[in-house]
Amino acid sequence: MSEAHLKKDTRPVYVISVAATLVAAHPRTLRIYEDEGLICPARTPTNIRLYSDEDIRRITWIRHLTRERGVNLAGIRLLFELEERLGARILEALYAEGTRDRAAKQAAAAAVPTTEGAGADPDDR
Amino acid sequence: MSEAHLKKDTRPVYVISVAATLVAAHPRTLRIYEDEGLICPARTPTNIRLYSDEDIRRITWIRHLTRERGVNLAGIRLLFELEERLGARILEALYAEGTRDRAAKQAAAAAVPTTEGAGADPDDR
DNA sequence: ACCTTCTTGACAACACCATTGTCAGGGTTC
DNA sequence: GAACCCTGACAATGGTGTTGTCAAGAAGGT
Repeated sequence: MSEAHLKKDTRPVYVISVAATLVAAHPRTLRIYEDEGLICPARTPTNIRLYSDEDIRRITWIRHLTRERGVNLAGIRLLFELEERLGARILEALYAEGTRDRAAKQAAAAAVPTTEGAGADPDDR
Repeated sequence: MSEAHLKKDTRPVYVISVAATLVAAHPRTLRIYEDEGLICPARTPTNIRLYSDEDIRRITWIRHLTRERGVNLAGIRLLFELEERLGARILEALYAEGTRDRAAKQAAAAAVPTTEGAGADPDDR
């Protein structure tokens, strides 16, 4: 195993237009998430945003919670705060938990975020 | 010690107008919380809502999260869901947690719900 | 009996939020 | 030089939270 393997998910690679396409959102929306403190993408030395796979996963969670569950950004901020305080991925307890046979049905029916991209308008120009 | 001591907090005692006064909300609001599945007050044999002290505490949390933190009802539903799944009072981790000296300052400055009543319009007629 | 408070259901107003979209002026990358 | 990024602002649209009211009926206390 190579030593660059463990940090692969946190390596900043996507510019905002690519990231927006990956999560099926408007670039404007991603900037708003950042203004709200929900994400913190890396920057190039010349101030260009670069999103990592972990950023994408986080955004996918935000999208899922807002669109599928109707949670607003304040609620998501609190969720993330709780995850930090507790040092656990409490959100994953909602799906794929160990509640016997109900777990599989739950996870399948609830459209768990899987970082899949869709076709949308690419940019804000 | 009497045997009715342990369940005192869950004993239904307040009708909706009293409960609304206790949490400084409109009776209408409490019915909405119930429609949304956030609370489930007991009923008399003749269908009158009766709120326990634990119900009041729960509502006080809802009020705090919506007004002070801007969380919407969908977010609160998810929070309560998580508490059930994890079997822990994760919300209390936000305040009065054991993070050394910061705990006291946090708890004091954040207006922790304490079930205190204020003067408000009593009824919806 | 009377009057108050409770019930459900509906409708509405008001303010706020999430998301997308656009425009401007300027920097970066290829 | 064209296409993309930056910040900041403004706006439209649709949705939500809360309070408030109206109606018709049941329950409770004095």
